[in-house]
Amino acid sequence: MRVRRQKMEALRAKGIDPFGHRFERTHHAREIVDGFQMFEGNTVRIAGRLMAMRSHGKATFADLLDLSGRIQIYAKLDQLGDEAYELFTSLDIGDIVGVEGKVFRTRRGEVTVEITRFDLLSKALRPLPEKWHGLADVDLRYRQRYLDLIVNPEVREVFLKRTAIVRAVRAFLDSRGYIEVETSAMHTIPGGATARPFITHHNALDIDLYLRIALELHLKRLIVGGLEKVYEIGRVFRNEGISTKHNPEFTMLELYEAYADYTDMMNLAEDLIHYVAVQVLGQTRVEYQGAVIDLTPPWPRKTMVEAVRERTGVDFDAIESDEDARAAARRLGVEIDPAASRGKALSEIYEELVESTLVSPVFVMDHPIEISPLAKKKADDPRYTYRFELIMGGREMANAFSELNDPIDQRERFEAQVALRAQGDDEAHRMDEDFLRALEHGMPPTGGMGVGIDRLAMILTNQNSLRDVILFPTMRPRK
RNA sequence: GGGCCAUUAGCUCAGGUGGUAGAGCACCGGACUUUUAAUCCGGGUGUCGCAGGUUCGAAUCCUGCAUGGCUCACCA
Repeated sequence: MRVRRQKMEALRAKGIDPFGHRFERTHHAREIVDGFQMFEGNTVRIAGRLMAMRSHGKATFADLLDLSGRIQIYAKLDQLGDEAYELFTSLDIGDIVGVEGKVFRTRRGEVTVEITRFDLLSKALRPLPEKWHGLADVDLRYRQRYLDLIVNPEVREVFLKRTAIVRAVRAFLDSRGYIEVETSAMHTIPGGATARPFITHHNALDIDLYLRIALELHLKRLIVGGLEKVYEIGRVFRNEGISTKHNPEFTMLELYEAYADYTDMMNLAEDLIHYVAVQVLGQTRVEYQGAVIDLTPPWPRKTMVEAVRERTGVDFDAIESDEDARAAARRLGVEIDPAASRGKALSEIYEELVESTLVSPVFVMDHPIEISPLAKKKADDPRYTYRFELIMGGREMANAFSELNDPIDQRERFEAQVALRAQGDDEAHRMDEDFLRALEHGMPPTGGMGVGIDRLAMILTNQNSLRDVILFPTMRPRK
């Protein structure tokens, strides 16, 4: 680093600005390499970061990296003259240069740009990580993601794919007539999910505000307002543990459609994810951590009771009391709160023993009412709700229901949650009078769905850690 | 939060049983006009994560702490 600073000073002394200005490019590296026949002998202007230098005395090869990839450049003393050639050889790996030159192919067959002139656009004062092994230390990869992106090309691919996924989701929903909206990220009452919120403070109003834990309740207000089909792709914040599967801030898609129900949402989920896979991957079979997941619709639909019965042999249709349900859980080795209700026991068994075994996409439907305070209860069996979770790769990808639009029922559900909160469940939902008022104005029957964008990106890019699909995952500050 | 593991040069890593720190890449100097993990010659650039302890002597053994990873728990 000391040496690089000296080089920088030397450049300044010669009247060369080591941090240059705009450089007009004609092409990206990839275009030239792929379309060599069209470019041979032509003059092109490219720019990027020097990734390798191979000096041979009076001729020097280097690799230039831009967004599209790498291309070899070639500096020759005869062509550049003494001064410019010496300047070129004094460049460091990591420096950002703009190059003008002629396209040719070397003896070894490599498409190369022979430099006729070049500009130093930015001096790199710090060295890049090792060229062959790249950057392996995960801590450094996440803290200095820019280095990860420069040095590890597969990392860049993952994030470009993530962008393509989000773009495809938008294109799909837009084509279906959904209206994209932005709702507030700071809430006076955090609602729409069971999670601990982050708290912040507004000085002028002198009130605490919460970063949103879900998008749900505000989007439903827009359904009340007659927007009929809305969606939002937005960051939500949950003040909980950090792991390879959890980041305090993550990206949710939520969408709501008036006059629809959860069966419509199942169809939509199939169409959406199928569309995204085809757009981004060009296929519907994805390899995920050694398993192959076939995304070709339709996907099986089974109730949670059926899923538990298939996996464990325990038939909740034959279980009536809370006590029998808890006993069933204990027989299966599932730890259970001695006060747990029948529905709670069912969902505990499902989550503990069943969910992680579901690799191919499957809709698990009809969740117990106790764990579904925003879903409409089933007309033929009020112990359950019109709800489903889409599971693939053993993990929840989407959560949807026929939305509860009965304000009386909704108030009772909130009251039940508030009672849980009073018993110490600090993740239970809170009473939200403002939302209830909206429902009291009348919300049409509505189907709604939430999709974890990060998890979808994990599946479609075959990444095992959420941090590998989030550019800047939450880290402890470095000391 | 529990358990296990890791932390040594800019990066990737090696350093049985305690004896004063090494390699490759990168970097610096030299040779080389079609190389490509270029090659050849010469050069080691370090708070061995931090703080204590044991010892004549600690990268190495012990304790605590910090950061990260895996995993369990929690968290839909």
